[in-house]
Amino acid sequence: MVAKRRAEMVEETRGKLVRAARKAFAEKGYAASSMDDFTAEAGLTRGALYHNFGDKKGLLQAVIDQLDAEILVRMRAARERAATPWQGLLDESIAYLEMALEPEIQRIMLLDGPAVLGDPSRWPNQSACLRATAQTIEELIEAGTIRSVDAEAAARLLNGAALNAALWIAAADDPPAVLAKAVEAFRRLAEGLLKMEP
Amino acid sequence: MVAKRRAEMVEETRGKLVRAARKAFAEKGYAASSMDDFTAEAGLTRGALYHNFGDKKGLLQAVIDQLDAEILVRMRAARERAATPWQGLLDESIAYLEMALEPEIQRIMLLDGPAVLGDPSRWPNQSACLRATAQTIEELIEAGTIRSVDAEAAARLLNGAALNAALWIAAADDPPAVLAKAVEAFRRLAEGLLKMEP
DNA sequence: TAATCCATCATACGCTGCGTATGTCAACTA
DNA sequence: TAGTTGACATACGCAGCGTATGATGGATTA
Repeated sequence: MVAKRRAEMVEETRGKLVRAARKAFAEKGYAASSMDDFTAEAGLTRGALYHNFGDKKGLLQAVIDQLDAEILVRMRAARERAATPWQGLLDESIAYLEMALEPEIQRIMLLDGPAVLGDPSRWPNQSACLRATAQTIEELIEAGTIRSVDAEAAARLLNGAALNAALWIAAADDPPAVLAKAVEAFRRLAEGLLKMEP
Repeated sequence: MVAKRRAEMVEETRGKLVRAARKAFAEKGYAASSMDDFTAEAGLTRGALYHNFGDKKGLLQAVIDQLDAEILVRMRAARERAATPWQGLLDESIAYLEMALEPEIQRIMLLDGPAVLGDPSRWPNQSACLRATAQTIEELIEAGTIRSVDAEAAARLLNGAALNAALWIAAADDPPAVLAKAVEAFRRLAEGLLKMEP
């Protein structure tokens, strides 16, 4: 544990801060998370935070980037498991919906994120999972599966629907039952994009 | 201006506070709005705020209730102007989308509201405009216009789609063009609920 | 109508938490 | 190895929230 390289130490510090912040933001929300508290929990002080991330918002951005990358991986996996490209779009969206049920993602990315940093489409990485959905839609248009629409618009709408459904489900008294209803309704809506009724 | 009734004075005070807070929240956001500042702008102090609304969140709730009521009126008007019930659902949703473009509504109801108070479906009034959409959908199911789905789920999805589209449009470089794309894509999605293709 | 009460708001205080300025030490460089 | 710089800690000031307390003018009762 001695004689570490500079770059390694920095990376370790940043990792500690991101982990501690992610935990605090998820549990207590962004506004209620004291920088002194969670930096101390990481064995550091606010000095390290300001040096590495500029300010509290910068750290939130870093946490969101990490979450976004994880979501992207899981969406891609869901899509690639599907039998058909069309089913891939559905599965990808449903995977997004289910992830949005996790308190960590919901609190940080869906509630505090937009309030503190503004619209996700304006975030530095432009919310990678949004672009992924848009690309999937474009491929379905090329393949002639769905009617010609603006892919970005459709992606935004589908993501928005899933996002909002997740908030609803998470706050419901019987989440599993409500999830089933939401998935069914979502499928109906998405079928509006198809060229012909199934 | 003399010898006012007690109830009148209270109502006047509450009105002043709500107006001042609504203005401040819309312009600077909830977190950045100083209670000392906007109460002073209303010719009052924080004492009046705590007495009438309990705390800062209570005042936000009051502001949101007011906005929600206004939105409900405008959605209903749009629906009643439509030629058919189906077109009513579309117009009502599009009206919602266009209202969500207004910075005041977007900032307070769509960004800060959920972050501070949690999911809208859990708000005291349960977000009247959401229930309105659900009722419209139920009527369309009864009339046989659309397929049988869970009305609440469909309403949540449609509202969520519109909401998210609004955030996207407002942050876009060319809002009018993006609005047109969003409306078209929204119509396609909603048609997924219909019994048969048009 | 006079005395009293109580709702309504203002004032004063302490505390928490953020941001910046400054200090310190280890790691790199020549 | 002396000097330099990057990485973080420490210290200070200030804004903003919440509560406890104080003041005032309608409302109530006799």
